[in-house]
Amino acid sequence: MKNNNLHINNTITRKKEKFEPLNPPFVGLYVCGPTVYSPPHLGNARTFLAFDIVNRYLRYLGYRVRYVRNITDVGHIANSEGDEVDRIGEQAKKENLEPMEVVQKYTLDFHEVTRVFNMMPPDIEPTASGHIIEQIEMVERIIKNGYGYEKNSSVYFDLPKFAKAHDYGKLSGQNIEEQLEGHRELDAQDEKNDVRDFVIWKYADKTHPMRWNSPWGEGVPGWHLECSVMSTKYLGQKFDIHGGGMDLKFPHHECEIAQSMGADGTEPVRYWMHTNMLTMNGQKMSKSLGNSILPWQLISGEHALLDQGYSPMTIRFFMLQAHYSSQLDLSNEALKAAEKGYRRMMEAYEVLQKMNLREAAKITDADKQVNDTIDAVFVELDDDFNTPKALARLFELVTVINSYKDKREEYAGVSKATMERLQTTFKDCLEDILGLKTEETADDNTVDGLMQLIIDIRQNARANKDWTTSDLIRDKLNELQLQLKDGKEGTTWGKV
RNA sequence: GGUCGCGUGGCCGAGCGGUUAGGCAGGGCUCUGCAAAAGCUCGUACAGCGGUUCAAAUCCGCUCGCGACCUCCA
Repeated sequence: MKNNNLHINNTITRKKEKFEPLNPPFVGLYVCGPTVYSPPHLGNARTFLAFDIVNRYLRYLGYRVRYVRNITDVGHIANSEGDEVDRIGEQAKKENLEPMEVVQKYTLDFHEVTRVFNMMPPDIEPTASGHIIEQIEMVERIIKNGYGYEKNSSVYFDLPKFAKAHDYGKLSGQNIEEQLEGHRELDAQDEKNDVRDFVIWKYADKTHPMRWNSPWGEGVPGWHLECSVMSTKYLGQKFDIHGGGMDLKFPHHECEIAQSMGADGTEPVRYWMHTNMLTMNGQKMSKSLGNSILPWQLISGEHALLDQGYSPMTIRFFMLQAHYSSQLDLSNEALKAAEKGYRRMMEAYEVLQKMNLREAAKITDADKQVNDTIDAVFVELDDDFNTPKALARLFELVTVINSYKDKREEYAGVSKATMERLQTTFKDCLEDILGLKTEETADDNTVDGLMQLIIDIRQNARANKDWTTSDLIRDKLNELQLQLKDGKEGTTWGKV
């Protein structure tokens, strides 16, 4: 286990706190997964990317992480008119499919997106429909403790009663009286005792294709319940980190806390983490607003607002250049800048790995500077996973690497050990922690060999001062988006 | 109406009381057959108005603008 000085911005205390796991070296990490009724959009990707970094960095530090991320494949939810809607059932009707076909289709889609963006899969990916029994049991415990009541075969959580005995609203800063103002007009048809009560088991009649037997009749579990059940089932009644998008803070996460307290008397989560929204033209990107860009659209560039496509790693890099807790706005200019920056970073990484290291003639201050900058990279990561700052430090090292490329005889006073550390740091940070991988076609041996041949031919022409031939080769390759780079040590190539 | 957050140089984006963030774009120089790449170098920004402080982008107050949540959403 590496020395740990990791600090996390805990959104429930609103403070940056030192991360102390409950049972080191084990860490429990739960993240609210997608509802699989439509293709995942980029906003989803940003959140799951943020927690991919959390997962990866914790592992890098030596923790044994159990990462649980659910799939919401069932659950009653309400729409803006207050009507009850089963999103998956609704989509199934639209596509003329079985609900479980919809679930399967979009689960596969979601997995494909996480794979393309190089996210590590969770250790457990439980589905809500696979935990109906546990959800029923939790509802029973809530009822037994007096915080749930049945009405017309549905069960509701008695929020006013709960709030009297507990500190409700801590996470979102909502208080229960103010919430009442939010929904002033009490719907006469509402069967709840109080508008603020939320459903934990919802009656479903024969018209609903997905429903289960329960002590209260046929129905489906409430949306908030699944996360409470699955997180505590696999991570314990109290666990380390719970994450999700900011938009889930209220009511979803607040309800989770209430449910766990109501059922088991335990506050379930020690560190809450919330990611900020990805915006498009300053507006939150969301399924319901209809302004979302799908990952494949951004990759292919097929979208009215895009000039071109961007590679998955460019997109990943772009997102990592902003802190997860800040809003990030998507634009062509910003993506293009990220594309170039990403390439600069990865090319330096390649140069570094290919260096033949030898001891410098004389060790100078530069050696200490390089070591200090390497240390700084991890200081930034320890500071609430500050990837933009960590990348800034790495870019400082990129300049160092590139300058050695020019005068590589002596690495300007840096010891061999430090150079090896630099190599390890880049590998650990770029590949393992930030999850960036090279996209060059260089891994194709045939292409590599052909390119080397072409470079050799051009080198001959250049030696003979046959500039026409050498420039022709260069320009034609350029047209194929391949760029030659003449350096002191010979010519290398890369994609434009 | 309530809760929370944000406004940084041409663009993106860190920063949380005193230090060059970083990337992209732009100017100059070096290297180079030319170009590209790379290196060096330049620009000196913090919405506005007040206040606290030896010192404020950073703390406090007000004003303006923007966003999120309060209803499904990552």
